[in-house]
Amino acid sequence: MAFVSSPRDEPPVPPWSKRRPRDSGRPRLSRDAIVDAALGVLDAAGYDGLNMRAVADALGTGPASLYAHVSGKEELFGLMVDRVAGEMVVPDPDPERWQEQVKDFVRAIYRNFLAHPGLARANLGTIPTGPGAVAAMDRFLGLLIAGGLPERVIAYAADILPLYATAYAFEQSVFAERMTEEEGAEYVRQIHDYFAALPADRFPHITSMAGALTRDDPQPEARFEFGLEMLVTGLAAQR
Amino acid sequence: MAFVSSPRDEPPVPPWSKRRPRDSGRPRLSRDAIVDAALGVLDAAGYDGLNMRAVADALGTGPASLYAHVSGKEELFGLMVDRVAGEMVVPDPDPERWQEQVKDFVRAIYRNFLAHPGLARANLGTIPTGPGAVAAMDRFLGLLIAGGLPERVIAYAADILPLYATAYAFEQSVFAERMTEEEGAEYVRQIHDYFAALPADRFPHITSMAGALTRDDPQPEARFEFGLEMLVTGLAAQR
DNA sequence: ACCTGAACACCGTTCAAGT
DNA sequence: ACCTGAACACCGTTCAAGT
Repeated sequence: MAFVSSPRDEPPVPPWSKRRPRDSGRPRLSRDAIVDAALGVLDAAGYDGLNMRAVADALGTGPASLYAHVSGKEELFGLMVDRVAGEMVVPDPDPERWQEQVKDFVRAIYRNFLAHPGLARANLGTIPTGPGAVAAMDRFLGLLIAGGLPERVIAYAADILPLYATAYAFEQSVFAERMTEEEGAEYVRQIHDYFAALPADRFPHITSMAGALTRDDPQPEARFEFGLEMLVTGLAAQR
Repeated sequence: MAFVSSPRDEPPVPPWSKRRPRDSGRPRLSRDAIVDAALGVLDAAGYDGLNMRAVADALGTGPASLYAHVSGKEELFGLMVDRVAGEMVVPDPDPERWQEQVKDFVRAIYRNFLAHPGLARANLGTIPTGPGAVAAMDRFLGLLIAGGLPERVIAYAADILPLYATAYAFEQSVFAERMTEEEGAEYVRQIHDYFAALPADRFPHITSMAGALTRDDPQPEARFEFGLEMLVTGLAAQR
């Protein structure tokens, strides 16, 4: 694979040229390539495994080379978030189904962040202004407008709903990084036993509800759906 | 202050004893003292300033000494969260006012975490099992039970509502660490101008709503209240 | 302009040695 | 049992030097 067409469709480099890439077809460093590599490292090694050295390694270079394209780790995280946001597909608004469409959008955020563990952390505490995020946000606003909500309510909801999905995904990511699914189930079982064994006179509710409090933890989707239902119900009440 | 009564009310150490504290009255190291110092460092230097060396420094010792009492930074964070949780005051349930009482509890979580920037991060992704958190949770469950909600709904709500407060506080903390209030206002103003200047044909909603989307950011409390209202309205609909 | 090797600064944690 | 100095491992970032 010595000759790959470059992203800009330049003519292929003839073999006698001195300007051939020094490594076998490896693309030159670029912001996009760095973001690609970083997402790959994140998916493979998790949040704790994502560092500038690992990203540089995946690109066959040293960490210092990244700083010619990216100001630092924080900017890199921002670019990764925007890449993922840009991949979101938001349907055209259907006023009849606005609540379901809004829910689908929030679910998509949740799933996107779950797919890249730890990335949710980078989305908390930033106002996304990249092209991908802006495009997704604009179409999300379209869904809320189709719901006939007042402008002030839309502005709040456009902030709160993604925050919910991000926070929930972040919490799940933390668990997933710390333990496997089986270990998680065992952990929840231990919590259940601990709750149930607490002195019932001092903690009457936790002890009596130990089962309900820990039952659904292996299936976090149901709890996510419940919270989403709470939010959208509360939103619809504002019409 | 050479003679302070020890936590266990041991008799004072006579001045001719060789077992007097080597430093002027400084208490011996303990988990509680370490948690105290860590909260002090956190409040003064923020999340980025909180490290084992700084905590040890505040106690007049070296970082290695902490590991005799605390297994590591993660456990220390857990202890700090539990300390703060234990300081929460939850009223006796009043079925007539259950919605307002639930809101007050969520507000208290939010404020507690705002008071200790970065601590919210430690609460995301853990099931709190310390004495302080368990006590607060039990009394919170009491408020939800007084609301006449089904057990399954209570179990979900007891997880979702604190998650909301924690996530919101975390987001605010990230901003607060990154910039002062004035810088934040200026930042939001720039975002407003950026949104308003986007091409209106491709981003019709963001451009037309630029004002509403950025108006309230200097006053995050209103948005927090709005999200809380959404959640509790959705919760009450489950009765 | 882009890339690189080497180094700096910082920090969580360990360990052998002290009392 | 508790504490400590010193060191190790790791990682974000910088910088002077290369092409």
